[in-house]
This record gives sequence, C-alpha cells and structure tokens, in this order.
Amino acid sequence: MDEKQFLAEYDKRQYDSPLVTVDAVMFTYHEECLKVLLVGRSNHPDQGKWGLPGGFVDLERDSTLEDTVRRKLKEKTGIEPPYLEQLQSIGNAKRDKRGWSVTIAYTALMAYQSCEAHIATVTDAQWLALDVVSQMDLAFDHQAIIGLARERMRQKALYSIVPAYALPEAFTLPELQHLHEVLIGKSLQKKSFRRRIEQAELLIDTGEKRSEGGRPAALYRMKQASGAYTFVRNLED
Amino acid sequence: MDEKQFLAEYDKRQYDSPLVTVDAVMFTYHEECLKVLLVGRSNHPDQGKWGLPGGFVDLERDSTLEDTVRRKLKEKTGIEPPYLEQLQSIGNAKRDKRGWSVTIAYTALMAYQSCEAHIATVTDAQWLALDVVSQMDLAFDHQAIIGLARERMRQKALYSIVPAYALPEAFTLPELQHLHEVLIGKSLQKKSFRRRIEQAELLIDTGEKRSEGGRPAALYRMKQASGAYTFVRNLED
DNA sequence: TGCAAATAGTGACTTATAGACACCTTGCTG
DNA sequence: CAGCAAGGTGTCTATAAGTCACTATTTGCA
Repeated sequence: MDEKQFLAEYDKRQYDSPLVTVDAVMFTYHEECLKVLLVGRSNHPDQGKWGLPGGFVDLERDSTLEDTVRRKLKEKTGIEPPYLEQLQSIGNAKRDKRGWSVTIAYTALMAYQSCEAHIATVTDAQWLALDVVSQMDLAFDHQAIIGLARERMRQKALYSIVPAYALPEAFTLPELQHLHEVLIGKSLQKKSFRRRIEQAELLIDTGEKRSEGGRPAALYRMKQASGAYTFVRNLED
Repeated sequence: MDEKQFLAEYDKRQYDSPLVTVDAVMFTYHEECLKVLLVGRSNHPDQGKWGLPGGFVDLERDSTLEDTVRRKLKEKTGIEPPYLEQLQSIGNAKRDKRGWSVTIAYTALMAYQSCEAHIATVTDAQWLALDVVSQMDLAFDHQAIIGLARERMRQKALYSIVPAYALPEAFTLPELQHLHEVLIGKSLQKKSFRRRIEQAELLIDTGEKRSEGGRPAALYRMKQASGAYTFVRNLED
C-alpha cells in the first residue's frame, strides 16, 4: 500500500460521514397539466411510499454528481433529460431515519412523449399530476423538495424559456404560453409573451404548422445554443 | 439493539459514501475592494495552501448543514455572518485526493469591522483582496468555487441590495453604490441606483450623516425584514 | 359554398421602468 | 465668503411591458 492510498484510507476513517444521495424532480407537461415523475420505494426507509427518483452515488460508475442523477433518471425513463439543473442540497440529522443525510436535489425537464413507451415497461415509476402529488404522503422530505423545484420553475417561466424543455422537440407558442401560465399560476398577455420569445432569439420557426380547430399555429424548436434564457440582462441566469 | 438501530446500521453499510464537507465563500468590502476570507490548511490534502473556511459535518453537534457552516465561520471570525446563502454543491471523484468528495458551498457576507479584532487573534485566517486571490494556487477546487460565488454576488448586485450585508450596520448610499460597482464591474448611474434602493424600501435613514470631504452623506441601515431583495418583481429571489 | 366559430398572430396606443445628465445642496477649507 | 468636492434631485429620453382591438387562417356545419 503506497502513501497515497494510506492517506486516503486514513482520512476517510477519521470522520463519520452523512449519507449522500441525489434526488431529481423531473417535470413534464401533458394534457394541459404539470406532472412529476415519482417512483415507488421498494426498500426500507419509507418502503411503499412514493418518492423522487434518485439514490446513492456509485463511487465506481459515477464520476460526478450529475452522472449519478443522469444514470438514475435513465433507469426510469430510458433517456437522459434534455434539461437538468442543480436545485439545492438539503442536509440534516432528521430527514432520513437512518441518520444524518444529505441530498443534492436536481430539477429536470423532458417531453412526456420521449419516455412514454419506456415508462410503460417500468412498473415502479409513473408521471403524476402535480396537484395530485401535493396531496400525497411522500417519502422523506420529497414533498418539500418538489415545492422548491416548483418555485424555481415558476421563476424560470417568468424570465426564460427553459420550460420549453418540458415540451416535445417541436411545439407551438400557444402551447408554450399555456405551460408558462400553469407554472406562473396566472394568464399571460399573448402579445407580451410572444415579444419576449422573439427578443430572446432562442427559437426557430420550423416552417411547419399544427392545426387545433382554428388557424394553425407555427411549430418552433429550440436553437441548440448553450443558454436558454430569455433575458440576457447581463449574461447568465 | 432494536430493529430501528439495526436497520440504520444495515443501510449505512450497504453503500460506500463520498466524503461530505461544507465550504464558505465569505466576502466583505474594505478599502474599496472585495475581500475573501481564506484559511491556511494545516492538514494533509493540500497542506500549506490557502483555502476556503469549511470542513466536515459534525454528526453530533450539527443538526443541519447550515449549522456546520455557521460553526466553522464562527471559529474563524468570532461571529455568525448576517448573510448566508447556499451556493451550489460540487461532487466528483477528482476534486479531493482522498477520493469521491462532495462539498456544499455557501456564500456569506459580513462587515470587515465586525471581526477585525477577532481575526487578528487567529493566525490561520485572513482577508485577502479578490484580485490577489485569483492569482493564487488555492486548495482543491476552491478557486472555481470562489468564481461561482463571485458571479452569484454579481447577480445580486444587479437586482438586490444583498451586498449591503458586506458593509457595517450603518452605511451611506455612495458606499453601497461603489460596492455594487465593484461587484458588477462597471459604474452605475447614481440616480437609477438610488431610485431602485428607494423603491425597495429595505433601508432606513438613521438620521445621521457621515462627511467625506464634500456634502455629508446620509447613513442608512437595513430594515430587519425577511427578504432583502430590491426587485420584488413577482416575489422571491 | 359561404358563414360562423375558433384559434393564431399583429398593430398601435398606454404605462412603467431604467438611463442620462444637468443642476441644486451642503459641508469644508483657505 | 468664494470655491471645491462630494451628496442628492428634476426631468427628459429610451426601452420594455401591458392592453386590447383588429386581422388572418383554418374547421365544421347549415
């Protein structure tokens, strides 16, 4: 055993470390409402309850926290979500019966359609409407984490077009606006909304249309640029 | 050993957990420049280098992550900072020689004056100007974490008056404006700045003045309200 | 076939907010 | 008491957001 290894072992043993998990609040938009991906817990703490997808870091397979989240989400949905953002970490002595525990929570978005087939094959995961979820008794503090994520998305809806990641690749502006309205909790002015979208220059008109009982709406998709923010007020989110 | 304890032990052993630390980027404003609190590392990984104040969660004494940060900061500065906010968690296999490690990083602000006396007694901690720090070789990924914190504060300076927590309890608007200018990296319009402050209604005129070679400036202090945000655009930060 | 209903998208006025900058105010100093 | 230096304000302009009526394009049905 060389010195490096020795130190690694030595240092590790000095401290009793909290448990470390990641959890993801994965939102989507389907049938005019926001849905969250929940999984049924099959193991001890809070067994039988529904909770957020997530779990322990696999020290061998994962090289970053994001790897862990992506891996866990892929297990449930079959794909990696197009939008993933760290939300907040919650760590205290009480949140897990097993003792001191830290979770690094993420918010993710994806289109309902992109995992519809896969999720049907997974018995322990499903999309649930947010207003149903808020009445449920979830595992750990997952209800509170969903609340945080929801509030974060509300902010995004006000100033960015990040929520578009919860829609299929091609979508219409009325669709996007409605999603924003659901997130914000009030109706928006059509004109203002469109102006914002236009100024952001983050969407491209695909040229195609989709009809819905009236004049057909133009289909847009996101530019594959790095940041998806409406207000580039002075850079960054 | 009852069942609960047994399960606790059982579950804990199933997983090899990453190391968990907290780190704080504590800013202050002194002599017209931003400073960060750094500590000299006396232990193995990166021994001898400067790094952020922080350390391991003490499972006995701390009941939340914030407790850990507050405790660590109090050790170095003698007081708990008036502003503390979670910044971001960083976790990967490479950042610490000892192996997989997660740090929950915080941003904190306090007045230079409130710990001047105490910090003089602590040999391993000191305030360093940010532009000096950016040239240094810091422990772990602390340089990057400071960069994140700095960017976050820049955002705060644009839309809030949170940076005021880096000033003494009573301060003048020109002082606050200059701090914001340093954070943002460009000069601000006096009138616009004051308008924003006024609209926010988060400061109170103490009635006192402070002279500085010209007309004396009014001294303000923060209202002890909950949120310290300028733009209550639609609630929340 | 053509008219009404329904949904998409625009024009143009109003209102709110931020930027610019000249000007006034208040203290200090010689 | 003049004039400098720094604080603080009045007001015009520019830009972005809100409002709402109007136009546009489809479907469905008399």
